[in-house]
Amino acid sequence: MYGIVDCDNCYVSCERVFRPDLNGKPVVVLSNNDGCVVARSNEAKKLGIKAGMPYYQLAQQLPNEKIAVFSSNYELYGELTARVLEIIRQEAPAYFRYSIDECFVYFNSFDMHDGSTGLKGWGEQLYRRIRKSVGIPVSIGIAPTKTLAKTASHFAKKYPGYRHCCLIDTEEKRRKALKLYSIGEVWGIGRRYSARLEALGVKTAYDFAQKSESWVNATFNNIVIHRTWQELNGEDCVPNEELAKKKSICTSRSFNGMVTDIDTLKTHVANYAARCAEKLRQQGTVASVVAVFLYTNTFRQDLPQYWNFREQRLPMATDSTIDIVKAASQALQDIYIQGYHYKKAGVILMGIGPNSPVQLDLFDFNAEHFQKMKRLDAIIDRINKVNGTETIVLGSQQYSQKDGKGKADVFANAIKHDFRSKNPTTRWTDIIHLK
DNA sequence: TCTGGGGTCCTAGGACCC
DNA sequence: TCTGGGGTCCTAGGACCC
Repeated sequence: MYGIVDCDNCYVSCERVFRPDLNGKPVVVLSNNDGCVVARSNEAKKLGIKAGMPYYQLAQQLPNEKIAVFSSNYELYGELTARVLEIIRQEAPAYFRYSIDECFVYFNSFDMHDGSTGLKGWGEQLYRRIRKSVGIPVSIGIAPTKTLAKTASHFAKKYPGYRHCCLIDTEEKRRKALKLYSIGEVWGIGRRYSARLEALGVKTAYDFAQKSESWVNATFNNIVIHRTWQELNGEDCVPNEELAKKKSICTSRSFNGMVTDIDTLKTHVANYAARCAEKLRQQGTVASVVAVFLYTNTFRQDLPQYWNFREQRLPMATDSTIDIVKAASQALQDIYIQGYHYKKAGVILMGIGPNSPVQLDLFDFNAEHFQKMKRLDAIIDRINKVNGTETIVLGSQQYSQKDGKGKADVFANAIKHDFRSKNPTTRWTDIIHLK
């Protein structure tokens, strides 16, 4: 069984911890530069304030409403959600943080010794503890699959009768819940897919779950949708990803106002690059590509528009701030054109892989010995020693090539396969680069 | 006048290799 | 002159999530 613990209107709830007088009143939290609404209290939702709505429109449309408005304060939200997470860690057998405000919990058979009903009590108790010690309300859904758990948490949020925890543990409850759940609300079914499904007469999650497997495959030929269909039917198939490291890291901002000169842009981009490098080091990885993008204000159709994106391959995968900033600066220089009014820029790190001593050892070793193909055995020994393996996989190729070039290929393949099996996120190009 | 900031996965098609 | 079959990697684009 899976549980999902979800902070209600997370950012608003965080602000209310220090402003209890705002309970029961409409509250919104804004994005960077106070641009858009990113969080709404239930009262604000009832006023018709949409997620992502530009703040100036809100002010125009509801001039007479008293709405508490906050600029976002990510340090505060990070701090409070960390406290929520700490309580989950104490109470749950195993967990995985899915986002800043959501956390999956895994239950094994031991935790179910007094039946699934025990899980309902567990959830209610967890709610009370978090509410009391952190001050943030959460909703908890528990079910045999993650998608059904998300469904359950929706009902926990919607109906006070569930006392913040909804359990889907029987076929009857599953059917009942899915019939009341519209297709567009299902986890994994977004705007596009729900529009297509509705056009085909599929209005609820139940309608979708009832379709045959062949219908799903013939209609979408899409593995993600197929998985969602399976999950709604109680088959657990969304993988658990507790140890996931980021495969790309991005820092970007819209400017407050517009920027025309490259020096100001360079300052911004250098800051974003430095921030990216920080995130990279925090997760203990290195990047091999730095990319920069640049936009004019896309909302200002009266002004000339320009956008561009440039990748800069690093000579060697690194987590060094100075190298990453330099590369980003170069990329920016390549795409900057004088005369435009720029509104947004960002830095993306790609080709991210583990910062393992294996890579460095291979690099050093190759530099010295790679030309001497007679040393193949020694090289293999070395790889085995470093990796703690008995043998290395040589791929499908045989030692049939006569000349040194052939052996070099075999060797390169051996390294590639070995690397790949140990470091699934490493890209072929990174490995070739090491050679 | 004012319009956010992160991520993930999958697929198709082209370039290239043997 | 005839022109197969198997495979990898990369990119762009499209969908989704919070």
